[in-house]
Amino acid sequence: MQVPNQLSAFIQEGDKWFLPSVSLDCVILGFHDNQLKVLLLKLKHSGVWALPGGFVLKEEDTETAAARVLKERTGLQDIFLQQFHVFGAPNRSDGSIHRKGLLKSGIEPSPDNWLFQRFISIGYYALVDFAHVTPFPDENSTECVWKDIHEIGSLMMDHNEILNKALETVRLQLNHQPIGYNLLPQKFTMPELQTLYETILDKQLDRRNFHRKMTAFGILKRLKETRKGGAHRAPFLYSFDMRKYQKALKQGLNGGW
Amino acid sequence: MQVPNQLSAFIQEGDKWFLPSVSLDCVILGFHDNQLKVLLLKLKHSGVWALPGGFVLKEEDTETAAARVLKERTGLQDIFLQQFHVFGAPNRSDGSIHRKGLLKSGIEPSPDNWLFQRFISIGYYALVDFAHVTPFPDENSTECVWKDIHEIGSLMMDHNEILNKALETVRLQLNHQPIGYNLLPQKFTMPELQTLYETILDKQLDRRNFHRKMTAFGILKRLKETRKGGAHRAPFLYSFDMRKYQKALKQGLNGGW
DNA sequence: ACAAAAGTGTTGTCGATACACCCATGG
DNA sequence: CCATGGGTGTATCGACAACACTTTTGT
Repeated sequence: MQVPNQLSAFIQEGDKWFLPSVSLDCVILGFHDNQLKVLLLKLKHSGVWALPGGFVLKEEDTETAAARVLKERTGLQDIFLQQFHVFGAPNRSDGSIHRKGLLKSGIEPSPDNWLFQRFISIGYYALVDFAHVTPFPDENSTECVWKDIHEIGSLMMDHNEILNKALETVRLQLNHQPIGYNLLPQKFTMPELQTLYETILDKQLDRRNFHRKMTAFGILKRLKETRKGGAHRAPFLYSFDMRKYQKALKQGLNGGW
Repeated sequence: MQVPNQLSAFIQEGDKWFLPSVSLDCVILGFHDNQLKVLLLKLKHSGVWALPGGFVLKEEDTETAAARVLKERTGLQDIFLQQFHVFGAPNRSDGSIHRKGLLKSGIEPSPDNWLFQRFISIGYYALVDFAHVTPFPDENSTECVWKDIHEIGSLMMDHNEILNKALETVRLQLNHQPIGYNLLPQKFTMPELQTLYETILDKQLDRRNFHRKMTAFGILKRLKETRKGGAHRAPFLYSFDMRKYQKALKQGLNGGW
């Protein structure tokens, strides 16, 4: 069975293709300009900002559904993607938001339309290499852009809560998941890695101790190249030694920063 | 609207009360005889062992639904309960199990009965004081008993996977959640606490270092009493200082054992 | 009295922190 | 040439692991 790419068909009879009651939202994180960023959509008509989300096809794995959403918004495949929480409050989804938007676009759905039902939402977070992403808005949004984590206003429904829970999860998993590997380009400098850690942990770290500790893990390979072009001394480039990284993560990168 | 306690009504028209596509399973953990135990149900007819589970009422929070299941099986309320993962594989729920059971009990549901649909399942784990639990089987099971974590055979559907994921989560959260507080009775001995840690971590710990480290956290109060009755020297009883415990957990009980 | 379990103390090692100096680069 | 940021070294302190002896209690 083929899913229609027509918006009206999706609205009128989405329940033919999608699992009822279940939705998902993706917190897509990137790192750029020494800032942690999240990908947001600006919804048509309401102008509200929201996390990219979607529904699960009737025969589709929830993980696959999240990967599908991620691909549609970023063009990326085979990305680090992880569920972190289910949001199951009975009043969290708000049909009236959809209703207003639909009315403004000239579609009048019946009151028992599937979109007005209650949805629980599975939260996924994705860690992507900022430089590889081309943000695409979906049919329901006018913009799809990166926003600095520190400059997020009020989001749709409970999406602020979802975002915060994602960030908290990333912080807790920093020593157990290859966070750095996924957020940074293949080659990066030690100060960049440090800033990433500082941003996620929301804490200043000592430059020298950070360097020593990181190298002590044995998960980095220092390259012969340096990053030219910046003012001042050119820093060395590094890349991750994935085999050792994975091995180290199994026990957790020790210590609590 | 009242939910029927008649099994047949539940089977025939459960979809009137419950959210479609969503189920939940509870990994209820207790500690007794220096063993970590999980509460399991033995299903009627099939005789298969399964985790206690249930469905979410149409206007019910998923957390509340899990608490309801927990109360029905154990009699306990206000218990530490936490979601840990969603199991969303399209083939994970297996209608044929329900079908066989129903047929054996003389009920012939229609092929499009709601129970035969696909369900994703939200996994919750609960930590309970073993001594306070009175296990109750549900209408669909003949037994509800504690099983040692190390003596679990093959469970229904993907319930082995769910249980393992729960145990893994408990291990990871040991330093961030009041695991000990919830699994032990109010008064406990240091060796009991240590055995609990050893069981969860599946690792032997040094008695003296454990004692020192635990007391260093400042989260324990040593009582004047000792546990009489056992052979050999009577150990002191302790209880948790919850205020300090909570405070300490916010930063994580440091160090990775 | 003896075995088995519980309480407590000491030491060496390693990792974490704090801190200072040298090097490279662009303006 | 100097301001700025990047690379590296050292001393101190505290945490943790390894280890031994004493105390209590039931048999």
